[in-house]
Amino acid sequence: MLTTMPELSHGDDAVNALRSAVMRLSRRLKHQRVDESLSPTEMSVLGTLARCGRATPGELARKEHVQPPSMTRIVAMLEAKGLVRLEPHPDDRRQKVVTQTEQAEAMLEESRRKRNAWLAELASGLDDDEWAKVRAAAPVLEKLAQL
Amino acid sequence: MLTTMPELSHGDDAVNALRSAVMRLSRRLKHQRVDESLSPTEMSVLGTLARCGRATPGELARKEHVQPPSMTRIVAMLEAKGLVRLEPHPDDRRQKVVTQTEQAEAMLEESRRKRNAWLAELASGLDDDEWAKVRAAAPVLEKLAQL
DNA sequence: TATTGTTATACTCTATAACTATA
DNA sequence: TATAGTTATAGAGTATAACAATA
Repeated sequence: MLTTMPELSHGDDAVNALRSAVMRLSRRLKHQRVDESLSPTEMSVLGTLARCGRATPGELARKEHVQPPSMTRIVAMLEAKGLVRLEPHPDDRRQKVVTQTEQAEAMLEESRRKRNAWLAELASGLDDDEWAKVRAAAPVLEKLAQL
Repeated sequence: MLTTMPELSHGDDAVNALRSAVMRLSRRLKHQRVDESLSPTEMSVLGTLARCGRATPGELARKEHVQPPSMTRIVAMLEAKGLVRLEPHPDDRRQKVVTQTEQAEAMLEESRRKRNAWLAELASGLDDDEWAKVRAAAPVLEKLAQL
């Protein structure tokens, strides 16, 4: 499972900086909601559905690292807002299949524009080299979040 | 000097990947508490004090992007746990000065070890090149969180 | 008997509004 | 009058426990 020592040498400072930055950035992102009526996790679920196409509530709960009852609430909210559809699972009548609606796709597109405007403002505080580093790391951070 | 659409050309995909990764990583970090009795923000406040040495409640509220009443609660919690001290401000009798105790320093050191062990396990899923990108970006993310 | 999803309930964290004390 | 901090209260989001339906 755990390797010997080399992994720990990846850098204490970088690790601490990463943790601190992620926690604080996430707090700011929470405040910078593109759609006031949608929580960060609800947005994240829509993003996951946009990538995966479809998923069961249980799969979504595991992907988003929330407990099943929380995902029940979130999916119910999204359905009430017309952003997802719930259909019976073809093979297993216990499960359901969640898919996003066209309305959700349109909202995600609008969200993307607003987010970019906000980040463009932050970008003015970074130089090109710094932004290049962020761009290079972004896919890795995504992978890290999924591991 | 600048390209035509400087800010927005920083990359939609990278921006979306970053937001998604930050939100999901922060959720995982919340679960990976090194000290079960301390919330993420309480930990973050201790980290800030470790860097800054001392700060007033108002300064901490601004740095952590929470409202003053929330910081009042957080500081009171930390004081009750013996992790910070509150002293009167030398120049302004309205303000207070918050400093961390030796106990907090010891706890941060212990936390660092546990965090590294956890991240070492995650690290096994990344190659050296990927980790190099994370390390390069970490300080930039910290700056981003502070802007 | 194990698993998927739900309902009911409680807890944690944070915010807003109103208040006190000092500048 | 403005500012730093506090108190009281409410809201959002999540978790745990108990339950129903299906495998």
